[in-house]
Order: sequence, then structure tokens, then C-alpha cells
Amino acid sequence: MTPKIRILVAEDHLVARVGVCAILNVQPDMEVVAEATNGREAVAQFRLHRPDVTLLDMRMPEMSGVEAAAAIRVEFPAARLVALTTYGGDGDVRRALAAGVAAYLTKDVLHEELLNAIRAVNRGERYLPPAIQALLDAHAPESELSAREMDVLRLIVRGLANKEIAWSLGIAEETAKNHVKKILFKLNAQDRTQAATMAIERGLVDR
Amino acid sequence: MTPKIRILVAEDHLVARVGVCAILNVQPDMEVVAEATNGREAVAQFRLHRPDVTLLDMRMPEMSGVEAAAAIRVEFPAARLVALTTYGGDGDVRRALAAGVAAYLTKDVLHEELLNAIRAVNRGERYLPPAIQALLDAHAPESELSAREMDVLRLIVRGLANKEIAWSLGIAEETAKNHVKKILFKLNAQDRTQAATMAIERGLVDR
DNA sequence: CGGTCAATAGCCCCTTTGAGGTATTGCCGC
DNA sequence: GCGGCAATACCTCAAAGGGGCTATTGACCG
Repeated sequence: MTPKIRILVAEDHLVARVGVCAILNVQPDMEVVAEATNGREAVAQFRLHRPDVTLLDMRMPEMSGVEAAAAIRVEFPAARLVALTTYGGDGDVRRALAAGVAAYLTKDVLHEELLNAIRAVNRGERYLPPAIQALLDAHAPESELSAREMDVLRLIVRGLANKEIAWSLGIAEETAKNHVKKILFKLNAQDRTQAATMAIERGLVDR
Repeated sequence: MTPKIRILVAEDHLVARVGVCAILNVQPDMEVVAEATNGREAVAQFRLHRPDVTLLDMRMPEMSGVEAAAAIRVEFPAARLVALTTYGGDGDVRRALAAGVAAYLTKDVLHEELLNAIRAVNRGERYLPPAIQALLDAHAPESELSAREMDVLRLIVRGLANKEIAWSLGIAEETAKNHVKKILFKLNAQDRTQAATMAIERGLVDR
């Protein structure tokens, strides 16, 4: 008999955590060896149990799933991580992939796809559902924002005016205006309001 | 022996649905008599089983939980409904209460609170967690937007300019500007961008 | 019944802000 | 040394926001 895939489940929502464990524990080739309810715990449990595959919710208290993924991969570069999250704009997905997850599933995932993804990741493969791949393809990476532009975008989303953005970042208003111009161009937005709603919907900014 | 509370679970996310059922079915005084994966199914299953309590996710495909709740309450005014949803701004909560739910729980609910809420609703009581109640208290109802103002707000969120809003609603640009002014005042927003992000975060607009 | 209030719609004025265009400087990394 | 990024500056025109003012409708109240 082949050994079971040893799984760590990190998920703050009780109902989802119970559901995932219930689904996985009845599989003949899987067993949940530990659970965590926030990112900090997830890192600690990983150290303790060295699971084959780790399921990580991306939005958790104390430490986000993205931070937890990055922290785990620093310590254990071979760690095999699966993001399992409520919703993903392409920004969320890109951040998760950059943090080292090998699969990105949304919570409306079907039974078979969840199991297939875990098995694929356990074999060392990547797994992205077609809908998620399409999200990434829909937005050209050449239009990604620079670090400074992201700073400005976050302030736009908070509703700050150019003058306030400039003051907040310690730069001239004209400079802030230029960043805004580039952001509108790169996001293909008509104005700052559209940029703000797009940023929220695409998960470009943390909330 | 007292009869068990007969429960319908309407939830599109597989993992949450399995989790809720697993938690409730081990309770001595509860049993899940039916499940639904969208709002349309929820209404149909309600007709079939007439459950004592119905758990409804608010965001589901085909027909939202809010619509399903309203549809069920029209047909069965005594129906006892519990909203169980990922996140609620005060707008989401108010819409759900208006649709006739007796409790509003977010998915980070703890074990005991979930069970207490179901038992309270089954007794015919209302149940709002303190955090949700605080959300409602934080925004005075006298600053609620009129139907027309909501129309305009939705278009603001889509990034339309005053001129485009006017064209879209078949009114003069000056009238649109007046609605925008009132919206900014009522939401206590500095400008349309802040109004748009507040509307999204407070769940005032459907997405 | 008349009075009042809220919602909707429209108009004018005036100031500030936003958006688009173009240009220059300095820094850093390849 | 070239390209990308950050920062600064100047200009122009359109758009947004704030103020006041009017008018019609329908609901609700004394």
C-alpha cells in the first residue's frame, strides 16, 4: 500500500475547515495531519508536521495566507502549497503564485477538482483551473504597476485627492499626478474612480 | 424525546456545505433534511421539505440568497431563515433583514454561536452577533439613499462621469450632479471615488 | 382640507481638481 | 550608455464639487 498524502489545512472559517477535512479524510490516499486557523499557526504546524501538501486560505487573521506561504517557502523551499480562497482577482492570484503556491483554487471548487489539484501538487506539478488561467491571460504582465504606482493606487482607493497623495508620500503634487496618469493608462481606466473600483475587483490592493 | 430541528442548507461552496452539514448532523437536536447549491434550488427544496430553519448563503449563482429569502417569505411568511455568508457590510445585512432573515452570521462564526443562532431562530427569536449589530448602529438610517440615488451610486461605482450618468438615466447632467452631491453628503464622502469604494466596502451595491 | 416634507428634476455661478500632453533631470541596473 | 523608474515642472481644457434657488409630485399629518 502506498503511503497516504499527509495534508495540513490552514483555514480560519470553521465551516470550511470542517468541510475540507471531512472531504479529504474519507479519501483512501489522503489524511489531514494538522489544522491551523491563521497564518502564524500554519507556519508553526508546518514545522512540526512537514506535510506533503498544505492547503492555505489566503485571507486569515494574524498573518495572511500569502505571508504564511512565503514564510514556509523560505524555510522549506520544496514545500507544496495549494491556495484555497473565496475569491481571486488576478492580483490575488499573482501575489499567491509569487509567494510560491503551486495551485490556486476558489472555494466554489468541485469535489474532483479539489482532489485532482492536491494529487497533482503532491506529484510536484502545478495546477491552475482554466478560469484562473484565463484571468491571468486577460491582463498583460507588461502593464503591471511599479512599487511607487502601487503606493499611489492604494491612496486613490482610499479616496485621497492628488494633493493629499502628494502630501502623504512627501512628493510634489505634479509628481503624484504623473503617477496617477500612468496608473490610468496601465489599468486602461477612464478616471481615478474606475481605477479604484478595478483595483478592488482585481484584487490589486489589500483590504 | 423532543423532535429534531429540521434544517435546509443552501450554500454553493462545496467545502462550506459539507462543513455545515457535518457540524449540524452530529448535534442531538438537529438534522439536515435537504441541501441546495443555489437560490432557485433553495426555494424548491423549501417547498418540498418545509424545514424548521433554513441556512442561506447570500451570494449564490442563478438566484441570490437575498432573492431566495424574499421568495420563500412571500410563500411561507413564517419561514425561519438564517443568513450565513462570507462577509457583510451594513448594506448586505440591511438587505438580508429586509428580505426576512432572522439571523445574520458571517462564516468566521464559531461553533457555539452557529448552534445558538439556529436554536434561537427555531424558537422564533432574532439573532444578530454584536459585531453585526455594531455595523448597523455605525450608520444612521436617516442617511439612507433614495432609490434614485442608489441608481446613480451604482453608475458612479462603474466609473461613469456625470455626463454619462445623465445620459444613461435619461436626465439632465445638472440633475445627475445634484444626485451626486446628495450621495456625497449622505455617505459623508469627500468625492465620488471615496463614495465608490465606501459603497463597495459597505456592500451598498450588488457586484 | 391645507401644510409640510421628501424625492426628483432642473438651472446658474464659481472655484478647485482632474486628465492629457510634453519635457527635463537624476538614479539604478544590465 | 541605454531603458525603465521616480521626480519635477508647465500648459490647457474638461470635469467635478459646492453654493444657492425653483418647481412638481405624492405621501403623510394635524
